Amino acid sequence: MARVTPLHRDDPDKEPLAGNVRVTKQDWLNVALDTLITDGIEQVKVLALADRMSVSRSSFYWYFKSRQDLLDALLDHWLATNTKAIITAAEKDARTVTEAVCNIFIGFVDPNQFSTTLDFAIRDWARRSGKVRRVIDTSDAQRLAAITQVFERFGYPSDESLIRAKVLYYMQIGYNDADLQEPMDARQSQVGHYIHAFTGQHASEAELTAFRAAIGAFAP
Amino acid sequence: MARVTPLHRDDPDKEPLAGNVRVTKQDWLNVALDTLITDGIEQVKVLALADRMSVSRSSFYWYFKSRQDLLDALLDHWLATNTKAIITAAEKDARTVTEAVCNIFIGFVDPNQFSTTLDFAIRDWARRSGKVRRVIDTSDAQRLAAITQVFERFGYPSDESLIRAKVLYYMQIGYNDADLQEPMDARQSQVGHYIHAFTGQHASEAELTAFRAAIGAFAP
DNA sequence: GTCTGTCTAGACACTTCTGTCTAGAGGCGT
DNA sequence: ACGCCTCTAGACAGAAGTGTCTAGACAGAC
Repeated sequence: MARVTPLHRDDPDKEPLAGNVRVTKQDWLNVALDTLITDGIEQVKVLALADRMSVSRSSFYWYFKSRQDLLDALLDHWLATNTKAIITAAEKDARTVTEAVCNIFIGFVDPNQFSTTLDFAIRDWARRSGKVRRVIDTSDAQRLAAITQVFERFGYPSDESLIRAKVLYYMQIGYNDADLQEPMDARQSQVGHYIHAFTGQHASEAELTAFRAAIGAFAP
Repeated sequence: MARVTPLHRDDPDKEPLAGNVRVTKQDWLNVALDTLITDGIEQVKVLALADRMSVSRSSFYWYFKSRQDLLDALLDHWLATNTKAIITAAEKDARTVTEAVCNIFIGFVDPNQFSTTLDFAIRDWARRSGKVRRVIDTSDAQRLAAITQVFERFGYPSDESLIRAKVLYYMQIGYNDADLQEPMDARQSQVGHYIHAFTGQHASEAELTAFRAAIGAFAP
């Protein structure tokens, strides 16, 4: 009954002694999160998580009241990370629209700020849970409002700003949904076209190279 | 054990006699499709479908070899309808880019051509099935190619056409994913801004009113 | 060293799926 | 009227999931 390394342990200080079969509440959460992302919410099953950590299933009920209790914790985690990341990216100071749009792009792409895979695992989950749907709708509205304000800040009229925010935001959602396989390079080299579609303006070559450099850091 | 009306029977000629508890293979498919759309693929369970038709669960196995057999049939149905609809809409004759883009819009919105809800129920399903994922990727590529050709047909350079196709297509996917609640009217009144973002050109007032009239037919 | 509180293993009870098998109801051709 | 063919009901078996209970291992406080 050897203990395997947990998948996403963030605090190495809490690592239990070797040979110890005990796990922390955070371990359960990390494995649950990983399973949610790769296999979907309905695969987050107590037995499956326990097996993955080589621990007894009944141990779970020491940390969580029920499976639902764990799922609530996962949703809370998402709320505290992803939505906050986009809003922060949108509010970041910028001297031109292009720069601001690039900031948002980077916010979506930088894995330190935003987890794309988690985002659409949650979005997925929302389709079978009205409660999650409501949480996500609020979150989408907040993100959209933040992006809309970017355009307004640069002088776009109010109604046009909303449309541009939607084109940008929904395009990101759709991209994540349908086109994750495509290598980042393709998008990079065409980034001028994207920016023109989003802002209605042509970006300067300096802005484009700055963006390519910034985004290049996250290429696979 | 009274027989209830099936939900999506399309051929009334095959309606069994009143009081007869028998159902057709098509009945199973229709109820399965409806359940897939409203509750997701993992809720397509033999017992649930049987209950909904007030029929015995074991009757299912007369028509289908297994549950998987039914799921395959659902995927085939989607392939034969939705993807075909978008390609047809893109290939439709148009005199201006705006008109062509509007045709695609209408293709996505007209429930007689395209089922939005089915489309993203399938997309949802793809996240937990590698096989479905592959089918959907092929399908997305075909839709994207058809939309790209629209822009090329109107003189956009090849690489720019692909980008514009993606902005348009992914924005639709993202919209379906995140914003289905919003009333259609809002999008209608702002349609000029959308078209400008997609084509880079300003649509004439005549084109806009024509579009509004066309899309108005499908408003709720 | 012992006690106590923390956590885990394993057995148990219950529910909900899938799939099989068999008897038989009922329409339809002859 | 008879039998065949089509389809359904219900019993059965088995897998997989959640949640509970109890004994006990182990670490740390004292």
